[in-house]
Amino acid sequence: MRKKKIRIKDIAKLAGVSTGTVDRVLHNRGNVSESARKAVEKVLEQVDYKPNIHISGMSLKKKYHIIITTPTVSKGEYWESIHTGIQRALDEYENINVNCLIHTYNQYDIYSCRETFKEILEIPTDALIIGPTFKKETIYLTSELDKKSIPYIFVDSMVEQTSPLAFFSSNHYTCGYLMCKLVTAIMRNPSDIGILQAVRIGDKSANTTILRKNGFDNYLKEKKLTNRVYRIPFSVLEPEKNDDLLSDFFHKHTDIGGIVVLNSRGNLIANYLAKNNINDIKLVCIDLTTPNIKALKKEYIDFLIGQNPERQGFMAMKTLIEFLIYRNPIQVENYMPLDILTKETIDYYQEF
Amino acid sequence: MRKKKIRIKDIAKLAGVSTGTVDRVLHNRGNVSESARKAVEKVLEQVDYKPNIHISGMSLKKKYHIIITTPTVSKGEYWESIHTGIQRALDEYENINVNCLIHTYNQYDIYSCRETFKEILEIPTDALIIGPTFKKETIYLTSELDKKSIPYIFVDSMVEQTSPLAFFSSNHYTCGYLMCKLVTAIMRNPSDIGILQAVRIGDKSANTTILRKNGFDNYLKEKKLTNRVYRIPFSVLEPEKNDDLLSDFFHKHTDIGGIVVLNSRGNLIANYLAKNNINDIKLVCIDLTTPNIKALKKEYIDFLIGQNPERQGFMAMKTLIEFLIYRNPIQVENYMPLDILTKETIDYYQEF
DNA sequence: CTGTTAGCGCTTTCAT
DNA sequence: ATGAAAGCGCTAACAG
Repeated sequence: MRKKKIRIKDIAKLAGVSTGTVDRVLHNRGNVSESARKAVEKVLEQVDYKPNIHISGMSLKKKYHIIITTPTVSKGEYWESIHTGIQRALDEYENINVNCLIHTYNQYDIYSCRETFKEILEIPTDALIIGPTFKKETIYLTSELDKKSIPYIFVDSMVEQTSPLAFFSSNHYTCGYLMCKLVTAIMRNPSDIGILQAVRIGDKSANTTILRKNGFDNYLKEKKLTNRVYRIPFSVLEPEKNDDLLSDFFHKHTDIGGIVVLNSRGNLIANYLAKNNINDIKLVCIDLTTPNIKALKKEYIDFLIGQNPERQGFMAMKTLIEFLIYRNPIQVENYMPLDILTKETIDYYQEF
Repeated sequence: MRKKKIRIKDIAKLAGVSTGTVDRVLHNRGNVSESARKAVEKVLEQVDYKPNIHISGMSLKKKYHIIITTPTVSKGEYWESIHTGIQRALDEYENINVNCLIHTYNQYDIYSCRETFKEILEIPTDALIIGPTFKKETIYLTSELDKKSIPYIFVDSMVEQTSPLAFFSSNHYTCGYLMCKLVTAIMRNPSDIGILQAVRIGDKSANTTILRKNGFDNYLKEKKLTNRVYRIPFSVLEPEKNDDLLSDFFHKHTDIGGIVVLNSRGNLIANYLAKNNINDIKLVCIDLTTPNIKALKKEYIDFLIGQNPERQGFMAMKTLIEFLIYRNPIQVENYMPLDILTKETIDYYQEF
């Protein structure tokens, strides 16, 4: 038999004050005498009080304003899942009155990012959820927020030289390391490896694919593997050129046994292999976008890595809400699970 | 801007009745005139009313009794996770007054199972969560429950010829299929495969490892793979004999390239390989038991499959509670995700 | 059969 | 600065 739940009323009685005073202490609302505060805090140390957030929400009048800024959302892609997760948290905490403003920017256009961040800084808000892309711009944004003591949480990745409440992301280094392990485990050996990594023009700073590439390289090094690695040319901005680029690549390199795609566009390679009836090249990709899932189901992709974007968004919003209401301490580093999906498991997959 | 949440009070006003009557209709409590019921039901069709279970729970006086019966729980093993998941659901729904009785049986002793099920049938209860092992006994138990109209939910596996409210389990066939795919993808080829599958003495009926074996066999067949498969002798009841049995096996079969363990005792093989410095045999196992996780981290196990037992337990209890309170329709078939874990991903793994 | 009312744990408001 | 009381959405108990 576990002991009876303790309520505010119980604390009030134990401390010899009223429930109103306990509430004021719990939420640091002020207007409490030194002596009353001490009495309550003493009781709080002794009992295990856990407020019920759903009941709190029921009587909470305050409206919280939260700004969400991420790269533009496309249907069936990575960032959409992050937003879905955020929405799920809002649904779960339906009793809490939160107003969300969503401000997205073009992740391939640094000016769009600057513009958006500038706008955001004009808007009064209680907190932010940030999906960062450009390092310098993000550091600028957060330094301004720090000045105003506005809390923020990162999703997708952490940015150095910032001090977020928390971040929820996968470990990109480990992810690249894993992808290399998987492709080398299943491809015929010895043979060459193709790697696809889009480099953001005009932004050489560390981003997620660079971290993944580090992991990839280190796996080869650690295991003393001598496969040659060739970078696959590829253009995000002029997609119509990609077919020719790929064609060129495969004519130049005839002993490719496996390919790793370090960004979410794995389906481009999958489509090429499918169209050209290439069956002896193993393919490991990342992110459960609609086209990637389709390619996985047809087994053009052998392993697909999931970063749990929905969970990232969910946890970010949940953490934020709980912080805003109770100001409880928060763990800063939060790495999400890396899911390995295959044709067999994808149908049963569900982030929650 | 999403539209305002609808409350019982709103429904009452729209239907021209009191909140009490709406509540009576919603919960089928009777004592409602035909006309009042119709009026309320008409409104319910038009609006999207979603009760808040946490608030419901707050005023609910009824105490629900739920019996949980599973194989005996050992620390760090599969069934413990199922119980952990059940407990998590109870924590999340802390406002609901549920009383759990746990009755476990020895999964290797059919008499223990019979005894336990007999006891259970004497106890009045609102519902059960059943982790089945012996087919006939389970069918007997559930047929008695059916007579009394007591609802039950399965975890771990479904039993044919029963009519549960729902079941939460992995797809064991797919699981075996996947394990075969993984081991053949990473082992040197051609070579032989060792397979470990404990057969329960005196119980030849379909159980989870048999389903997995079917999946395993079918993968080989579908892919027209000609690896020879040898069954590894192994004793659950006399574990001290296993070392000799394994030693025998590996002396008899010198070209084993991969091993699949269809039950949760993969660590036994892992330990043997470790102790004898065997590094060229790939190992694919199931269940995130403490020893299996340890073996995975040391890379004696190459792939470990997770069946999400915690989620199974959580979903079972959550579903049951919601059913008991709202009698809402429930999806019967619920296959949990099959997680593929490696040394790299295990540290980030968390079922929730 | 039905409406009214009290009360669940919590926050807010309003006197004091 | 503090306690008392009202109210959030829901269910239970009661009076008619």
